[in-house]
Amino acid sequence: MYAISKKSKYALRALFELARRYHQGPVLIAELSKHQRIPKKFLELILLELRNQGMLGSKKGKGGGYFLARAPSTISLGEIIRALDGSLAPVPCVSQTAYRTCEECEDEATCGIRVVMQEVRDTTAEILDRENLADMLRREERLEQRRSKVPVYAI
Amino acid sequence: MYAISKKSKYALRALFELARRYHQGPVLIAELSKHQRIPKKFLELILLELRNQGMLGSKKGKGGGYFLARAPSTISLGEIIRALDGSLAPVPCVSQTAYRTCEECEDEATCGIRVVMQEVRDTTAEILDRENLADMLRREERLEQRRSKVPVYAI
DNA sequence: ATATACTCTACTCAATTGATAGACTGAATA
DNA sequence: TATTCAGTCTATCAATTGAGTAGAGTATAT
Repeated sequence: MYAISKKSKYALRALFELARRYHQGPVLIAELSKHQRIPKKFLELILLELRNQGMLGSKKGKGGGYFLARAPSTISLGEIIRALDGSLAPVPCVSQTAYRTCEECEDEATCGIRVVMQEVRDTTAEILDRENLADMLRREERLEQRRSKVPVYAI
Repeated sequence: MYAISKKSKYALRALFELARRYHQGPVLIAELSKHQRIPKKFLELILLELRNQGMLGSKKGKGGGYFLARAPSTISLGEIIRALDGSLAPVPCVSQTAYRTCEECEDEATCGIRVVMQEVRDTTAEILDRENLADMLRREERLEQRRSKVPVYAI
């Protein structure tokens, strides 16, 4: 159907790292770029955008870098994706944050597509707004533990 | 986040009409184009694609046109969208029909994004695969009836 | 034979996405 | 206060995708 943009995916990875290092003070773009394998210049734009929206803080000069402006548990995946891609909705006419009428649509009130897509949007938003950065860290830790317990027979 | 393409949206509308007229024999592209306000040449491509995938049948020459190859109740919205847009998944690594590894991803097994996006994909697919053309006709009828009962005070 | 109506390939055009370049600004510190 | 560090910002670019158009070709009914 569609996909979240690389921008959002990059942002999620970068913010995971910022969440993991929440108590370490500012983190360099260069480090995030290297660890998460994100083109540095592109990452700059992404972080800047999130900073200008208030989700991140930054500090210039030596000892500077980026950091989460709020606690990891208060930043949801939905908020991050919306911040960069604008909306979670599969069609603009069911978006909460970026509503636009579908120009080909004669009458929204009787549009069956709309009703179904509304349901898709709602369940999607429910999932993505429920999951926050702190959850994700825990989740990834669990996955890594489980993984390391699985015996690997291949050489 | 993303949106279904106009192609899919046009297809849904056109197929709704084909479902509504399921027992009337072939329907002209020109009629579908006019009724659903879809650019004719663009609609040709869409219907052709769906025909080549076996969802539609067609007949050339006088008395020709397009028709559903199967009963409306056996064609789901998910199938239509997948046929044209390729996938319902928000990231390629959780797509059932168009799986592709995310090149920036180091390890799928421990990727938290993947787990959450899998859930998004599953609930989306559950909704769209459950809804079929016959359901949609009933749904739109209900909506129209409800609408016509609402008193309209505007002139 | 002719008109009808789908079939198919090839374009075109605009918008979006992903990415890069380089000058600029503010902070730290030697 | 000069230097270095590191984020800020604007501009630009290339590639891809999405939407739409053109026109010749083919099958069918009458």
